[in-house]
Amino acid sequence: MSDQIVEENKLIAQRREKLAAIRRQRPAFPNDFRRQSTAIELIDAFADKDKAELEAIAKQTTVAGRIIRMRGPFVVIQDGTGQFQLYMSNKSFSKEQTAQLKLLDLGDIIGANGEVFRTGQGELTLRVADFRLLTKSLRPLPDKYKGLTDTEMRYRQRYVDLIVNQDSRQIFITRSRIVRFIRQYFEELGFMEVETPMMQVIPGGATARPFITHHNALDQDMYLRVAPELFLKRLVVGGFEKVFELNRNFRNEGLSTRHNPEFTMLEFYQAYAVYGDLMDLTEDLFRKIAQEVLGSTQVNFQGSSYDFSRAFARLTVLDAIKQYCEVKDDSQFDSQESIIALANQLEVHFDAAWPKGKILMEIFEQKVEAQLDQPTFITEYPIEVSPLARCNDANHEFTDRFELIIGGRELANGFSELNDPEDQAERFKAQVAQKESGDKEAMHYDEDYVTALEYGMPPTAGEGIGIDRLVMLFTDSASIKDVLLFPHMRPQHDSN
RNA sequence: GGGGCGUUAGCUCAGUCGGUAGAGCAGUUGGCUUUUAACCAAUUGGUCGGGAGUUCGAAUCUCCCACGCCCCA
Repeated sequence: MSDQIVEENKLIAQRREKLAAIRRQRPAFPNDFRRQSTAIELIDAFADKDKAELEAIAKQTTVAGRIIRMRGPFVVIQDGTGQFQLYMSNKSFSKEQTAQLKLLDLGDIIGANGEVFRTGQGELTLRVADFRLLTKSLRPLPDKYKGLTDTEMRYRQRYVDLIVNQDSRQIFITRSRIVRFIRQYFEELGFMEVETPMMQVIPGGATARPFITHHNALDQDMYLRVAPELFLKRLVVGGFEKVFELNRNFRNEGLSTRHNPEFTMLEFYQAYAVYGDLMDLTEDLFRKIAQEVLGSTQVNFQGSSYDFSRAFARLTVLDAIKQYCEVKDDSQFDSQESIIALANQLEVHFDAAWPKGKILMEIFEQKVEAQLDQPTFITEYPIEVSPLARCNDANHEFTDRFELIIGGRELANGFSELNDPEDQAERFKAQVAQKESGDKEAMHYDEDYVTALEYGMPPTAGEGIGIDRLVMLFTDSASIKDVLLFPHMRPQHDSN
């Protein structure tokens, strides 16, 4: 093992030697340099000035950044705002400066001062009068042209990816803008942002397997939350009539291009609203996000094109199955037997012990969902798979619930909330029964939540929107890992 | 969980029929010094993901393992 530390790459060893030489001369990691200009500031100020105008202005300034390119006397640095070219000719440098120049490598972080000018090729450039190494980079950067393309390395060493891949950088800037916009959007509508427990004694709010952890002092197992839903609705009971939370959920399930064990969810609840109000809100929100981050309501995603200026299609679960599975006769939805027959006919995998609503949703998920490319609200979900949603007044087997599907993926899930405490107690009991018969995703009975409802929750509608998938949509990203700064990866173990 | 593909220099990639490892970039040395993937000359660099097997001989064929990507459940 110690051999590995001694056996270091030659390129790194060379840089360590340079660093050692610097250490002998002065503090090697100075922090007293102050920059006056960022790349974007200089570009904004002087992009429209020609060579002669710049000579007349003779702007003196200081800049700082990482060296990402060196071509002869031209050195390109990159700071938090962009890139800027420096002219560092040893023709105009002292012997000492020339010696310092030789110690510089790609990846080093330097500060420089000089005058802004335009080169023969027209590039805005800083003619460097003096410069200082601020941070030595000991590790070589990836290929200056191809960058870092190995997906595994890009995820594991995101910091390197962010240095060299501008498009990756842009995705996370867009992600930040989307999140900021959503906060602003809900605040303007009078919603209050809240934070509820991530560590819960009874995990609830979604059908999903939780992570288990342990509190030592209390000697108590705790769960990482699968959803904040039950706590947010307690707040509605408490009189906060419009609340939202934008935070992490944790689900103990497989990884895929659409699933990471921790993911970010927006949930919001509005008293005196119904699920249809939230569908309208969702359309408006998506339209405005598109306008904000893309400057257009036209969204291109993985070869498809969506027009968010138009209303989204609305279709019930049953109508969707009828339409996409060519079911002609409504009677096929009538009984457990007829639905099992339909599932078999469509070659859907399911467990015959499941309640019929769950088999119905299995048909939908396996045969319909992936085909729903254009934005579509699917409505009226079976009661068996919606233990927290209000029954439809006309048909008690279905709930006032919707999901938004775009590009074959679920982006949002919302419903009119179940605020009848007696009905809720029955639904929890049904979930517990399912859990006891082996369904690890079924919910626990949350007695305190029922108690809260017994105090009375106003009629309320609530919704969750998966932020990672939303960012995928607006950045045309194929994998959730592309929109997570540090996606979960299996550890690499030492192979010696 | 199942199937397919991948893993070769710091990075990006070649590697023929199984015959003993190659390029570009980066690095090093020198030249050039208003360039744009700068250029010119020379040059260093490898446990071919790990392990086992077949073979006179394995980056290459077989098996196992690890990690990643894609598809399916």
